Amino acid sequence: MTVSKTAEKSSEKAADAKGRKDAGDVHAEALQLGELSEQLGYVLKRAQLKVFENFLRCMASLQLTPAQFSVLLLVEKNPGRNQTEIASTLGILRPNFVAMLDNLESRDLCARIRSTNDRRSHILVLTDKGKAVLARAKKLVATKHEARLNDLLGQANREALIGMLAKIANEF
Amino acid sequence: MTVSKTAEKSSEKAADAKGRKDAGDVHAEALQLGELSEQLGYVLKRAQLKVFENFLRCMASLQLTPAQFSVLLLVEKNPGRNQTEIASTLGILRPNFVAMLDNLESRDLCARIRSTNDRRSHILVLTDKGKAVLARAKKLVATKHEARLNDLLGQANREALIGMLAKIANEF
DNA sequence: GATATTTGATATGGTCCATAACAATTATCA
DNA sequence: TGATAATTGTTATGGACCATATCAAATATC
Repeated sequence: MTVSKTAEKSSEKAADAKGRKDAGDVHAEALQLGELSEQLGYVLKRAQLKVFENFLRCMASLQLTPAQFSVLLLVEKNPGRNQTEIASTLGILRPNFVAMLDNLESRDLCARIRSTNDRRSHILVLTDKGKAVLARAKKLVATKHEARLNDLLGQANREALIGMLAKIANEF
Repeated sequence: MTVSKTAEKSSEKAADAKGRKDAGDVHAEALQLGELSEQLGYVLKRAQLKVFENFLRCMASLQLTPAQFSVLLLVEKNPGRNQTEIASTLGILRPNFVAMLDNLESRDLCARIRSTNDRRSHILVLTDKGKAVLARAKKLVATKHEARLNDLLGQANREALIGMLAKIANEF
């Protein structure tokens, strides 16, 4: 796996029509991936990196990471939940969720409200700005990001892919 | 996205048949994922984490990470290449590849050999032990890891999935 | 009311990823 | 040929993300 974002030097040793060394240096053309291209984990990781990379490009104007976008989506869909609930359903550990919320709150995208029922917990809600930004984000994702999948795979395959990935995420 | 490995507290507030507080605390049942479950990046990341997690379990006896496995596979398929070539085709940056090779070499799974053509570069090869370990790893992956995909999706879907992921990785 | 649990938070360490810089070696080319 | 540039492996370093332990405040439990 281990695919970084830079990468792809394409290693063109360019068989320059001139000097040869001694024989024994016959390759230097392109590496064979072999069984690697059939490895689930390898291809999954590479695809995930490419998708995140594209997501960040699409969201450059709104400065939202995939993680931040998922938080906004979940808070919008479940207003009034506390940090623990939102974080845990996203698989984020509470300690790591604090700085994330600090960021979103400092940008006035969401707000922590002390619960009156349980004064330990912070109820999370989107601010008006947060709702507006999320709305714009959704449009960007739909038109620039998810649409790209349709262009690449077609509608039916796109849905099949999402379904299979969800199945893996839930049942593997 | 942002799915950690622990996660899944499943937040069972367990509507315990006894005490109720004041009204106004009606929820606490289960959060709605909403559009999140249709987000490519989200489901991709969750699937990837589950797959890596399972990979590590399957490889526990051999102590191979997905990244290490991919290195061994690529070196076996392309013996005689140097560090830069192997690393770059895996998307690993050269500086980060050093410690990785130090590890594999210290376990006698692969070896660095000074090239006689270019005394700057280190040619990579698998040791006998490395070949043996890789052979065992392949079997484990095939029988315990990849086989699980067939059980879950079926042969045809599994191949379709790999194909689509590869397409995303290459053309997205 | 004493004890245990939960919530948000801090501190901290690990892993992975990315950049800059360096010595040794090789390529370039005036 | 010899000066300069480029490449290879390496080290050092910083950032992002992930995980654990711990804490004070508030609440639940008994």
